[in-house]
Amino acid sequence: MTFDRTKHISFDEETSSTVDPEYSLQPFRALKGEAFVSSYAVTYFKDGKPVSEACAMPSVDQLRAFLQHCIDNDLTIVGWNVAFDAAWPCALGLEDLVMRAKWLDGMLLWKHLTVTPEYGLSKGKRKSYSLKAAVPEFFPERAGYEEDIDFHDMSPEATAKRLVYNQKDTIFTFKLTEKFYNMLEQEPARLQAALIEAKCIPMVAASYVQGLPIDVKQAEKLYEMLDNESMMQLDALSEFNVTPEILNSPKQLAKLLFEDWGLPVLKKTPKGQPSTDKEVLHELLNTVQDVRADAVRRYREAVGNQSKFAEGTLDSVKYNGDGCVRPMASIYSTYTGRMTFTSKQGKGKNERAIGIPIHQMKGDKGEKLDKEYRKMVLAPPGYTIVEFDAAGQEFRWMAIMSGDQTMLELCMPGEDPHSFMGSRIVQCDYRELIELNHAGNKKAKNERKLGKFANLSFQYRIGAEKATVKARVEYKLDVRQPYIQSVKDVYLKSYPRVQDYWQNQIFKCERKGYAETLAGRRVDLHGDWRRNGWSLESTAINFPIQGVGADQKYLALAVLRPYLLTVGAKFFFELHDGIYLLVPDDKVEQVAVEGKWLLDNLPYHKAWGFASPIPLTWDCKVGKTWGTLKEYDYGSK
DNA sequence: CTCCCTTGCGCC
DNA sequence: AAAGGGCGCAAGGGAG
Repeated sequence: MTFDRTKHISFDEETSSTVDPEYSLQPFRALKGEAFVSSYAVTYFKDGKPVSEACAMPSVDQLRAFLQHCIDNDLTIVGWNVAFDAAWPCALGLEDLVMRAKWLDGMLLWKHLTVTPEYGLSKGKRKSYSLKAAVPEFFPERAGYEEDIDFHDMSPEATAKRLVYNQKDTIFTFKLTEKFYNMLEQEPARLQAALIEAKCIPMVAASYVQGLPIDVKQAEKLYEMLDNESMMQLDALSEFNVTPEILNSPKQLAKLLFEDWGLPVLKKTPKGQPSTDKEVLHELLNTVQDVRADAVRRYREAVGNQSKFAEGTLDSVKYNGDGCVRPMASIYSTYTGRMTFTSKQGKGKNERAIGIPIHQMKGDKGEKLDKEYRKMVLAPPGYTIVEFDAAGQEFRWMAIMSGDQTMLELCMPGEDPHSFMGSRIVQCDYRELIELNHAGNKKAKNERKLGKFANLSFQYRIGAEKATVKARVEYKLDVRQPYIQSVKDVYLKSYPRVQDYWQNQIFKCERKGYAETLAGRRVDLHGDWRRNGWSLESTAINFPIQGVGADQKYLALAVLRPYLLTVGAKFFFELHDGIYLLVPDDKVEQVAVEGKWLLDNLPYHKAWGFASPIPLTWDCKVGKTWGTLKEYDYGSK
């Protein structure tokens, strides 16, 4: 089934705004007519020949007719970063047609063919996957075709020139997509993984327009609370010549801590400077009992979270002007396949706060203000947030990939891997520990926490030193390195196949020159295995786990897409192993049940040729704000 | 002033 | 010899 030219049509829009040029990158502005599609172009095959057409200032009816034509004729719409193009008709009231149409993205196919880890490269130095980067590589004689295009000049001359350019984009997109499709198809699983991933394109497109409604009062309240917190810590330090300027600067803070106050240097940065990070501050409190260090840590935390989350949210709501923030999802944005979200467009003075750093938004770890953050994000009126979360995702995929019998058994119903590991560490009875935990026993709770720490930390090759820091700072466990070394030993002894998996992956990936997931997604690992051995090995180990998690998420979205249409629900956002939906209030129970059934029974075999030895289940939570989701109670229904 | 690097830290 | 992985964002500091 090579690429069928008669079943694909490439599509590209140019967009502009009469209010502000920057709005032409913000599809939701079309909701209020503050930005518009200035033209669109298509390329398709007719009687074996390519035909390109363009339409200036398309009306909503014209866009509707185009989408309807594609649906009626079973044409797949092909674009370059096409979620952006698909978002505009969503904003113009055509979301239903966008969701029903088929979409494919040449840029994403290219990525599937060529992605590498790109260790240590800053964002600007990474390979660009833009069409403007692809054309010179594959059609060198056509390089520079995009020069001198003015996107906002609506004069007849500029428009005519732009329409030609618009069509060229669709020609290149068609040719490249066909090429990449056929290359991927040489290994059908790779193409299949890419095609499943592409199913989420219209969901992501619609989510750009939907946005996340914000409880501004809550954001202001959080801002105040963090203000109070930082002021309080600053007061506590008032007699020690401390200023915000010093505390905000790692360099100045290092001088204060280690020269002025004479505290011991516990850790250095990669560049050899004395580190002032929160681990160091945490340890200065615990080892030297210096309470000033604790105040410094709390101050820095409050200030950092205030600007990043509270102030950032208020800024974004203000910029968007309609009560919503709109972090932009990026499909396959990490080399393992995961999505990322960005909250800014432009840089420097031109930086626009379109959204919030949703993948970093503080969650509830039990600290005082933790639960105030996610409460800022609301369901729109008439909707409820429904979250499906892949239960123990990385643990389960490691169990499957390693084939470790104990891990696999712990994934069966009624088992609790963290209690198991806790019981191994403190040498008590596993079932008894589960019982005590159910009864709310405090000691048992801590023992389970230790097991959880071990299960989540030692899956990869973390050393005892870093693991100790993690246990102390992140899990607030009062432990020392020799003890954590013994915990690590218990872990590796309990799941012996994990280390075998590491060795097998390293051997296999070096030989093949790539790593791959169960679904067929790959990353290229050709490189200097002598010099960069550790990094390449780590990718060989990590990629199949994190990557298949991404594949699983895309498969879940692909299955949910047609279902959500039938109940009027929408994709809201995602958090790697969690999918957040907006569900009409009166459909929540139905979606909690039917959605869970669909996700617990994803067609892994049909999609990937994979029959799971264990159940891969999803947990469900529902609520009116992101911060107040509650486990859905299946028992009482 | 802008650009880039470093440090630090939030999430999975 | 020793080394978890994957990201995006904020702020300071230095170079140009």
